[in-house]
Amino acid sequence: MGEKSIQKKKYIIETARKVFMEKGFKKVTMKDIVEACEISRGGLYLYFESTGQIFLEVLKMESQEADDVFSDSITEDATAADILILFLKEQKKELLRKKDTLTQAIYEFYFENELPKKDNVLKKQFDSAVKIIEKLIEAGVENGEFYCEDCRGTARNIMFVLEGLKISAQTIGITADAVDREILYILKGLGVEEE
Amino acid sequence: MGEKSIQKKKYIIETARKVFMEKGFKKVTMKDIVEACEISRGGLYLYFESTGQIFLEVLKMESQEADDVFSDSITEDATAADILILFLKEQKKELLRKKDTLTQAIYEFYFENELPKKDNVLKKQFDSAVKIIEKLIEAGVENGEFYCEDCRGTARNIMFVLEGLKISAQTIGITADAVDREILYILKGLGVEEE
Amino acid sequence: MGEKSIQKKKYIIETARKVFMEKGFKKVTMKDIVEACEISRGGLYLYFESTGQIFLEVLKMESQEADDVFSDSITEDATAADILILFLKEQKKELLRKKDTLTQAIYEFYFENELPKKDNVLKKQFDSAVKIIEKLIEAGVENGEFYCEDCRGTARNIMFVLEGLKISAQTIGITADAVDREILYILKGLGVEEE
Amino acid sequence: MGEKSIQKKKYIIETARKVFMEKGFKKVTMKDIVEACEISRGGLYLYFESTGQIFLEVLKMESQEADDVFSDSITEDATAADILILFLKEQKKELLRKKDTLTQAIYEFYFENELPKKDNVLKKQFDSAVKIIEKLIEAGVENGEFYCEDCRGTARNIMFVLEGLKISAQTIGITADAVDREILYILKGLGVEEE
DNA sequence: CATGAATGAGAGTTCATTCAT
DNA sequence: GATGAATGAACTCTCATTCAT
Repeated sequence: MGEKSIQKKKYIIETARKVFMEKGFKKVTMKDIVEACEISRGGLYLYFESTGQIFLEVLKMESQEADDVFSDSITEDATAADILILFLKEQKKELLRKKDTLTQAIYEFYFENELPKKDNVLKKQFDSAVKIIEKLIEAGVENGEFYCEDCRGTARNIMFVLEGLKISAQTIGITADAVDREILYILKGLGVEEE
Repeated sequence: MGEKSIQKKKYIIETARKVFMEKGFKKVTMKDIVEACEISRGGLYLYFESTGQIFLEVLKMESQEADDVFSDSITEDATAADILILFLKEQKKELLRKKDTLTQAIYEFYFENELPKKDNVLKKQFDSAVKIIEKLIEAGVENGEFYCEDCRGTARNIMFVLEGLKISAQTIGITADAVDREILYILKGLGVEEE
Repeated sequence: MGEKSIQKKKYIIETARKVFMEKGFKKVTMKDIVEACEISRGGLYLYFESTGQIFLEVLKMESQEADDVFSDSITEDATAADILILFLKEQKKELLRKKDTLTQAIYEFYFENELPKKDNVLKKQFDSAVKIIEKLIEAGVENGEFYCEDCRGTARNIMFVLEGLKISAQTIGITADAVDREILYILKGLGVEEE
Repeated sequence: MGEKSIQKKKYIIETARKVFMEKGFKKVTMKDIVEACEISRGGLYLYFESTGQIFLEVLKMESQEADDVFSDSITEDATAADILILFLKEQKKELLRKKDTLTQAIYEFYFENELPKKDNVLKKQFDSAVKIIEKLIEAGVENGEFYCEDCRGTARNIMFVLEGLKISAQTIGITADAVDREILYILKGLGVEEE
C-alpha cells in the first residue's frame, strides 16, 4: 500500500470519526461512511470491510492522541493538585458535551463486541488513567496538598465516578452543577478545601 | 380497550422484555418481537407502533416493580449498615450478570431517545435511590454505625460509582474482586471497618 | 400456509421453470424470477430463499409429471417394440429441442450441488428408466420381437447413449440424422430390422 | 507481441486452466484469475478481455496436447484390442476423477457459447476420436480380435456411451463398477470374451 | 507494458409497514 | 380485533472494467 493509500485510509478514518460522533456506532452504515467520504461504494471496501473495523481504527487513532489527556494539564510549575483539578475540569467539559463525542459510539461498540483484553482500548485507557491519578495523588500527599490513605483505591474510585458521570450524561442527562458537586466531593475527600 | 386487550398487551410487553434482555435495544426488530410473541405481524401493530414504544412500556412495568430494590434488603431488625451492605451486594450481583439484564438495552435506548425528564424512568430511579441511600446513611450516622459529613454527597457518589461499575461491566469487563474493592472503599469512607 | 399460498408457490415454481429453461440454472438470479413472476423482491423470499431451492421444487414438480414419460407411449395393444420405439422418438424430440428444455439447467444445477442419493431426482429418473426399459426388452424377447442376451446391460447402455446424445446436443450440437443413426444402432442391436 | 508477452500469455492460460479445473467455468471471475496469476487487474486485461476468451485459449492448448489421448495407448506390438482396452481404461480413470478435470468447465462453457462448428474444439475431438476408434475396430476385425458389422456405428456408439458416462459422473454420480460394466458391455458387443 | 485504485452497476437479503380478508 | 401476504426501501457486498501514473 503506497503513501497515497495510507493518506486515503487516514482520511476515511477521520471522516468516519465524525460520522460516529454524530450517529453513534450501531446506526452507522457503510453507506453513511461512503457518502460522508464522497467515495464510491466499492472504494470503501478496498480499505475496510465493516463499520466495526473502521471503528476500531478510529479508536486506535484516538488512543494515540489520547495520551495527551494529561499532558495538557501538565505545565512546568503546576502542582499535583493543579494538575488533578485541571484534569477533572477537562473531563467535565468533555462529558457535558453530548454531541461531538465518541462516547456513545464507544459504548455501543463495546456492547456488541466483546474484545479480548489486549485489544480493549477502553480498558487500557481506564487502567492507565487510574495509574496516573494514583501517582498524582501520591505526589500531592507528599507535598502536603492531599490527604489520602489509599491512593490506588481513591484513584480507582475517581475513575468510576467519572465513568458514572459520563454514562449518566448520555442517559439521564446531567447538569454542570451536578458534575461540579461530584468534583468537589472528590477533592474534599482528598482534603482540598476549596477550588 | 377490553380486559382481553389489556392482557394481550401485558403479554407482549413481558415477552418483549425477554427479547430486549437478550439482544439489547437497537438490534431488536418488530419482527423479533412478533416471532417471540407468536402473534401476527399486523397484530403487533394494533398495540404498538415501534420497538421504542414497546420498550418504554417495558421500562414502565419495570419501574413499578423496581421499588422493591430496597425492600428486599429491609427487614424488621436490620440496621442501616445491614441494609446498605445488602443493597450493595444486590447491585454487585446485578451488575456482574452481563446477560439477562436490561442494562444494555436501557443504555442503548436512552442513547437515541432524549426523553423529557418526567418520562425519564432511569433518572427517577437514580434520584429515588440517592434519596433512600441518603436516609440510610443518616440513620446510620445517628445510631453510630457510620461516620459521614455530607450524607447527600456521599449518597450521590455511591450511585455514580455504581453507575460507573455498571457501564464498565458492560464494556471493559470487570471482575467480582474489582466490585468488592469498590464496595469496601465506599464502606471505609463511611467508617465501617470490615464487612 | 393457506390454499392461496400454495397456489402462489405453484405459480412461482411454474414461472421460474420457464426462466430456467431460457437461461439455465447459474445465470438465473432471484431478481430474474421476481421480474418474471411480477411480484416484489421481498415477496419471493416469503416462499423461497434461493434459486437452488426453487430449482429443486421445479425438479420435484417435473418428476411428478415425468412418470408419464412412458405412459404416453403405452397403449392398449402396443407391443414392447412399439413402446420402446415411441419412447426413443420422444427422447429424440426432446433432445433436439435445445431451448425450452430444462436439460441445461439441470446439468448446471447438479454440477454445483452434490446431492445425497436419495434427493438426487436425476438419478432416480435414470434408474427407473433403466428398469422400465429392461422390462420392455424382456417382454420383447418373450414375444420374439427382440433378441437380447443381457437385458439389464442393454437397458443401461441405451440410457447412457441417450445421456451422451443429450449432453452432446447441448455442447457439440447434433443433427436429427445423428440421433436417428444411434436409435437405429440400438434397435439393430436388439435384432429389429427396420423401423 | 514480443517473446516475453507470449510467455506471459502462456503463463496466464496455464494458471487459469487450474482455476477452471477447480471451479468450473461460470463461477470463475476475472478476479479469480488475477489472483491466481498474481498479476495486476489491469495487467490481465492487456492480454484477455473476458473469462470466455481465456477459456477458449485453454481449450486450444488442451486440444494441442489431446492428440496424445491415444498415443499413450499405442506401442509397437500392441494389438487393436489392447489399444482400445487401454483407451477405455484411460477414459474410465479420467471420468471417475471428478475434480482436477476440465470436464465440468467445458460443459458449462459450451452451454452458453454456441460456437461455430469450426471453432468447436469439443466436436473436433469427438469426431476425431470416433474416427480413430473406427480404424481400431476395423483393424481388430481384420486380425480376428473383434467381430463387428458396423464399425462406424459402433465407434460412434462407444463415444456416446462415454459421453453419457462422463456427464453422469458429474451429475448423478457413478461408481467404478458401473463404468466397468459399460466397458465390458462394449467389448462383449465386439465379441471380446474377457478382459 | 504494468499497476492497482476507483467506480458503479447489480445481486442478495431483511424488515417496517400496509391492507385485503 | 387478527391475520399474514405483499410491498418497497435500504443495506451489504462483489466484480468487471477503466484509467491515471
